Amino acid sequence: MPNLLLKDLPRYECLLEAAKEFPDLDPSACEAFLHLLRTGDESARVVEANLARHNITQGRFGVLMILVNRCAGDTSTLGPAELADAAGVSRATMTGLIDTLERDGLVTREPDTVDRRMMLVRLTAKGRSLLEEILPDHFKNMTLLMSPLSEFERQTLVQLLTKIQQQAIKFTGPVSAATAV
Amino acid sequence: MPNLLLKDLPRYECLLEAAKEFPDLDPSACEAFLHLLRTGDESARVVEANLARHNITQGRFGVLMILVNRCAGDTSTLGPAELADAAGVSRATMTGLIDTLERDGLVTREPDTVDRRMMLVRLTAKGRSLLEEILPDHFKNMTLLMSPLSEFERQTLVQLLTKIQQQAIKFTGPVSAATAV
DNA sequence: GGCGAATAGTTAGGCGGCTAACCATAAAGA
DNA sequence: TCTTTATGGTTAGCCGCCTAACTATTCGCC
Repeated sequence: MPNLLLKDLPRYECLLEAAKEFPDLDPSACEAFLHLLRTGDESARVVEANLARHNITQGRFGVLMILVNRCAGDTSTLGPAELADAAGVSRATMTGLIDTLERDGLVTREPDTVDRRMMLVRLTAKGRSLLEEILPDHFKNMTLLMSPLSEFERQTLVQLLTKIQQQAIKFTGPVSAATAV
Repeated sequence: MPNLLLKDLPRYECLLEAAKEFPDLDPSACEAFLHLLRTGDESARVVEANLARHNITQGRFGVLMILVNRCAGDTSTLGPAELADAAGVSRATMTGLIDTLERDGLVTREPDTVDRRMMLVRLTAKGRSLLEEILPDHFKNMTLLMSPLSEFERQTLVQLLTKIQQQAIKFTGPVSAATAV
């Protein structure tokens, strides 16, 4: 989510220097953190640049992917709330995404006749064919981006990231637990 | 930059399954990629949640950090263009960030008397003291977030990320090289 | 049966990304 | 010199993200 990141990450010596002034600064932690955000950001840009050629954004693409996965056969009902939840985004955001997708004819929105609060979002044929057009390139990009890493290195990376991820949950987790009370 | 990411990353078996349908899909590359974006995103959220308590965003914080680093002594001139460049953000975006920072009294904008196209952005005392207030917590957060990793693991992580990063440059690099011609 | 709580979706308003277009000024060159 | 080009900064408009407030509907319980 950063998108604003120092263009040139500080050199390690600078971090060591800064650590003298700030006792809370752990140079290796800081370095790892900055590299993580930076690399994540750059990687996102790579795939986004490609999605943009098909006139779609990461966010909208994500919605299409959820739809095509969840509504595998045909008429699996999916409302904005479920979509937002699956995408890890607020409902308001999902409303906006669906608006755009609907405008572009990639999904339809129809009211649920049973529960009249609900809307049913459905992938159109156009949406499905757009995905089929995008996916090969998309996968190729991911493959190419990760090509410098061996299988073993990829495993290692995922393991390390998972540890960080679990730690991150400890920050956000207690908050949502508190709201649940 | 993602912010919309599947909440639950696909399990590896699903990727293997999907790979049958899409020959371009490299399961381990895909898995590593998704974890990278996810973890980067979550990590960004962690520090952002903390910055938000001080009523500041990642982007604005970045600008302040650049200012305090670059204008170490006192009157190092820094214009929006240089700031945008250092932050890796467009000039238009930087204008917006400076607007907000100025409104909040954290920086000042004064015209350069020599080159009258230029503006000089300067950190105010308030901006400086805000940073001093924020930084200890900020550093603690990074330290805590990375605490599950040993020194060796952090090194490994940075190495792997650097490889990906260099690969990412190959995507975006040629483009900017082309525009430079 | 009816009232309050929960739930689905949208709207409003703010922020921060971006590109493209636009002025003002400075620099370079015929 | 004077025009062209480059450069610095802003503006306008789009998108996607958020929270908070709102409407409509359903559920649950008295």
